[in-house]
Amino acid sequence: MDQSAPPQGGQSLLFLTDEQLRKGIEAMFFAYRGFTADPDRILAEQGYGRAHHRAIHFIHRSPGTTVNNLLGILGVTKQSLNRVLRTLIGDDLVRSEVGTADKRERHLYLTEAGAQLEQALSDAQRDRMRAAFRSAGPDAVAGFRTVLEAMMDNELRKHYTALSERGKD
Amino acid sequence: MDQSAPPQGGQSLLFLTDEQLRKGIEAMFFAYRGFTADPDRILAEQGYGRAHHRAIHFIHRSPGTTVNNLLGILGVTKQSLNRVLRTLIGDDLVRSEVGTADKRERHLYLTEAGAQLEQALSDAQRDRMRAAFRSAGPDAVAGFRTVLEAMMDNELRKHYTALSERGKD
DNA sequence: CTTGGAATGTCAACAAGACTGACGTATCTT
DNA sequence: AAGATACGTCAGTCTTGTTGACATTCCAAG
Repeated sequence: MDQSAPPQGGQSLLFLTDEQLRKGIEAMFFAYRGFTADPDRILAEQGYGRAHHRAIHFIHRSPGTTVNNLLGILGVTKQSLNRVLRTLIGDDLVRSEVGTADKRERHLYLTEAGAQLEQALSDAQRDRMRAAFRSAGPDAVAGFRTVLEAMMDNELRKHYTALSERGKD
Repeated sequence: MDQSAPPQGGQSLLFLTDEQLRKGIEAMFFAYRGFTADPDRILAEQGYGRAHHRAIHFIHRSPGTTVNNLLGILGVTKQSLNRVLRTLIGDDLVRSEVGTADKRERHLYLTEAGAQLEQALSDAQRDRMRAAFRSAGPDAVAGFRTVLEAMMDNELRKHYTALSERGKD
């Protein structure tokens, strides 16, 4: 499997050897640990976990989103998400409003305190990302995003691009 | 923070705006889900989890590695790793040998069956990585790795590069 | 209009996998 | 001989995922 003599098809495919792929796999593993390390520290101080961070992040991104919508993005069961939301609502970080059009839906918003925590988590995570981006340079960053997007499941890529299009860029 | 007019320092720093950083963050989140999705399916069939995959992966990478070394790479407690290793050894996927030089150490190896599972997991994960790499192209892949490496904790980067240097490339 | 199905969300119980803390054993090192 | 190191284990807790059961609400077919 891609282990034989380098096949040349106009351009070198050396970057597709098993060895290169393994490096990519391990890079993802180690980098993801770094990616979550800083927010994790802040969360631990407050008695929260990564699941809370994810909920807070996407509620911040899409204020007024429904539980169901969040479920699609996060890819967990509604029961799992509900536990997290319950504590966040109980701690007054998230506000849940019954839908006006459809009363079955709950629309989610960050409270003042929730927005504050989101800011702290986001700052920490962005600091590391910024340092990595800066040291790697714009071309590397473009490649980084291209590869990550190609690695996503189709279903998830839809969520990703939908969120991206809401941004200014 | 980086929200005002684009600061120009010789070259554009537009790739360091909060919006770009947020996209990078969300790309990491969604891509990591894809990254683990395929092996997760195989693991679930056999009653294993991601923790087993990680152990198997790094034992495969460094046959004869010790428990302590694995702890450093995986960044979990020995109790946590031990639970995983116990089941893997019990199911005859991993073999543990008392060290010859230092009899306190246990050297870990994959058995035939273990190597087979590793192959299946690795194939699944590489298939997706290969597809992503191929569609993104060599330059993007280089950037991908550069950014990921910059995102790692220093401690973890040591493990990463140590493993990489054992590869043929 | 009513009734039944689908959608949304909540509560309860359980499992995996991480953690801390304490302890025991064997072995190495000084 | 004493202390440090490597490993394993028991016990208990926490986060976060899972299923199953259930309440509420909406909508569409009769």
